[in-house]
Amino acid sequence: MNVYEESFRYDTSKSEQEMDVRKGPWTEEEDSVLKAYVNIHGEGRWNSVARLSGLRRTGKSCRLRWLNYMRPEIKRGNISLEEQLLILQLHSRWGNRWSKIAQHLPGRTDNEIKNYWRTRVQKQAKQLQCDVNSKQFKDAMRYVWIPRLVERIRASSQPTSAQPSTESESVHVGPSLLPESSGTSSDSQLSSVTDLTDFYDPQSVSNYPNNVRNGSGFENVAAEAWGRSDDGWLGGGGGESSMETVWNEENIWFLQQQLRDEV
DNA sequence: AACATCCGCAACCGCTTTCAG
DNA sequence: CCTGAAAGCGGTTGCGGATGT
Repeated sequence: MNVYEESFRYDTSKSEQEMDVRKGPWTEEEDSVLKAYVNIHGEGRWNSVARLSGLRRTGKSCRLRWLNYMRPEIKRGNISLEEQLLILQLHSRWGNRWSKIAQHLPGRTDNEIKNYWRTRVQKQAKQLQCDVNSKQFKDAMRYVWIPRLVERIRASSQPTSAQPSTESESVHVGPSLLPESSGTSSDSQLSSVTDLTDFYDPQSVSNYPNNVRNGSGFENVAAEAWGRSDDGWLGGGGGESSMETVWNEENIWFLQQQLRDEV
């Protein structure tokens, strides 16, 4: 029996409640025990994992730790432009269905996306002084932020031919073509956030629907809030992206089809 | 330097859904 | 079908580091 198996002694005599369950941050030792156990026995049956591994944790806690932190494919750190775009668009489609959204962002967990949304997106809504679920905010996303993000992605993938799109508001990026390259290295993939002001181009407002363009001037409000922001949410980093995938028209067309097919 | 405040994120909680017996 | 256990999910909390005063 090796050192790991030694720690997996079966103990059926105590229930979770009786076992003085540990809470709070996981230690390195607990992580290694969990990792070793899952490597041997595989994922699933988390209550058994908790019981048999010797960890004084609940099954829920073990599952969460593994899924959100210890899985080998987990990506951590900055959310790339493409991922930001996907989050925005998928959220507009599905709402707070974090796990569903996460399925389309390989290596990202629902928890991470949820945290991202709460810390970044809701912050923007707050600066716009509107609710994150309000039509106002959704319009800002749809007609200002998403198109600009799409343009940014295009620009960074096609630096020599990047032109402001006149169709950007109609672009819907599907989940299935998420660039694998964005996850090849947790260090190299980057959100490359910059000042949000460079994300807003007043000229492109003319491309938005009249009700947005002429309504309450909301795009200006949105842009203003964007400009006020000091954390660079959704900023593009001026072409410093390490994105390797070509975000071309063909891909975007394909993504549109993917999304339509999913409805 | 010390304290206060803000922010991001890991982890927990409680509810819902799924599944096996 | 019914029921209980397990798994999954979304909301919330609280800690620790960063930043501001």
